[in-house]
Amino acid sequence: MNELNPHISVDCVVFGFDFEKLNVLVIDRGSNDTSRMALPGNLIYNYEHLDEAATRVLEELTGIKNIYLEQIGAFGDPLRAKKQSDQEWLKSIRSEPGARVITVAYFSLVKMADYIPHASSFAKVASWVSVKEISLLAFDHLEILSAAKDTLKQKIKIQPIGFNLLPEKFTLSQLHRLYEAILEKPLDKRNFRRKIQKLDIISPLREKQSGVPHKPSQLYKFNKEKYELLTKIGFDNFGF
Amino acid sequence: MNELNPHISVDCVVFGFDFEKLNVLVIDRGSNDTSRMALPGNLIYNYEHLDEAATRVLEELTGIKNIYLEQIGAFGDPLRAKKQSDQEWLKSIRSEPGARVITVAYFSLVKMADYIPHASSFAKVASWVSVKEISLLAFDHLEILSAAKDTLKQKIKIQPIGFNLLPEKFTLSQLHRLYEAILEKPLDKRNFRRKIQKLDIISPLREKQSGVPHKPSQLYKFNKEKYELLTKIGFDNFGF
DNA sequence: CCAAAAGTGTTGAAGTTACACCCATGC
DNA sequence: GCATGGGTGTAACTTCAACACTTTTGG
Repeated sequence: MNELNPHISVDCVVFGFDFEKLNVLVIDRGSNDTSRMALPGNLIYNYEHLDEAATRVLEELTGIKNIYLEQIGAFGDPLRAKKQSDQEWLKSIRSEPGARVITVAYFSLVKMADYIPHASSFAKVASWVSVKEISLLAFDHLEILSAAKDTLKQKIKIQPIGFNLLPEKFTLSQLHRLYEAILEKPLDKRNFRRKIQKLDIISPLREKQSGVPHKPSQLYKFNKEKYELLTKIGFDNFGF
Repeated sequence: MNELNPHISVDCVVFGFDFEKLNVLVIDRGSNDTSRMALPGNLIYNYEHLDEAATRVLEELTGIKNIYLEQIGAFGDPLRAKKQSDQEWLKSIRSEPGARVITVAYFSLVKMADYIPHASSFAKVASWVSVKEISLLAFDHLEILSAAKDTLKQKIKIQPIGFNLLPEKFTLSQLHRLYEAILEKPLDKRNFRRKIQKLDIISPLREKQSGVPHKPSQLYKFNKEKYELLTKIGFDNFGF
């Protein structure tokens, strides 16, 4: 029988980029205390792989298939649901609310435009919140978010995963702002462009921005072959 | 009550360096089929933190406290114990041998000289085996070992954790061979020495090797303050 | 014509790689 | 005195950081 396993859950940190700042998808548990937000997550099924469970949770939530997903690690204090509000919530959704639960955290990168909000089995409302504005979350989700940010910062330096956050066509400035948002520090425009171009993972399109009140910028797509090569082998250092 | 949690285990990849090659501590399950070796690991207690469980398992096995330990991630196919020999073993040691188990893997670095083999609750015999000689392990332990090696390769480039594998006093050649063993590639002797010295994490002692049939080499200790600083903040790249 | 963002090169400093010989010891 | 590993410097090259002005568009 494929039943929910009450001891193991997955939680997902879904990042999205709105061309200005980094956002995270959080679900709202309805009441309006300060820790009402949580990361999307759920128990796994007994015969489900961990990665499959995370994929399923994300697909239920966002409707997106083939989402970029990577495990961060396992979390789970014996006392992770010590807050009153967390315990009450668990009682309302779980058959064994008192069980010790280990959660396996994932981080995920999506193109914000792909996400169409809709209800899911574990969330009535999900919404994008700026990473910088989050100072409190349910359970140990703030710790998980923090680990996800660190992982993202590290990985962006050695793999071109940032492209998962951008639409098919994008400008170098957008990519630039993306890196600044993730690394939380300014990067020199000219040096950034030079480095990216040398990696040879993007190709200019025969197309420019239009309708902008300034010089229209060149649009690029990324170069799938090179991208996949670098995603596999990584590169030693982006040099940032 | 603090009972074993039959759903969650920890497994540890314990690396040791014998001045020539990298070794891993494996336990022998006694029978002599080809997959008889396993990584040390055990179920966690219900009220135990994951990190504490790993620390406990390692202390039971090696008697070493304050061991360097870091989580790799969670593993656990629904079918991870599909081999006949694994199932039989589980029946002999677990109260719920059929349960779905998620294991949280850790990697650990120890000074080989510190390890005094002795029996533990989950292993009659533990022994060091060269990493390169391992081609088969119980359950999904080969996959875990492989993840541990990758993690170690990455981390050694940005944190000076290698010192956990060496005795208090060591020579630059030993450190050099350690890096080569971990990275599995030759490193230029002079360039290696220059880089390490520039990091300023080691200090020469007023002492040299003796009894060696060649020029005795300078002994070093590592510089704890600088080491701890770099362990925290990391460095962008060792340049290897 | 003004505001706004796009796009572009150079220079000095630092870091990287590759490479070969002498040194101190035990036997 | 010989075998063994220890220890050292330099030159060519590449990479990096810092920095300011011109261009194109919409309004």
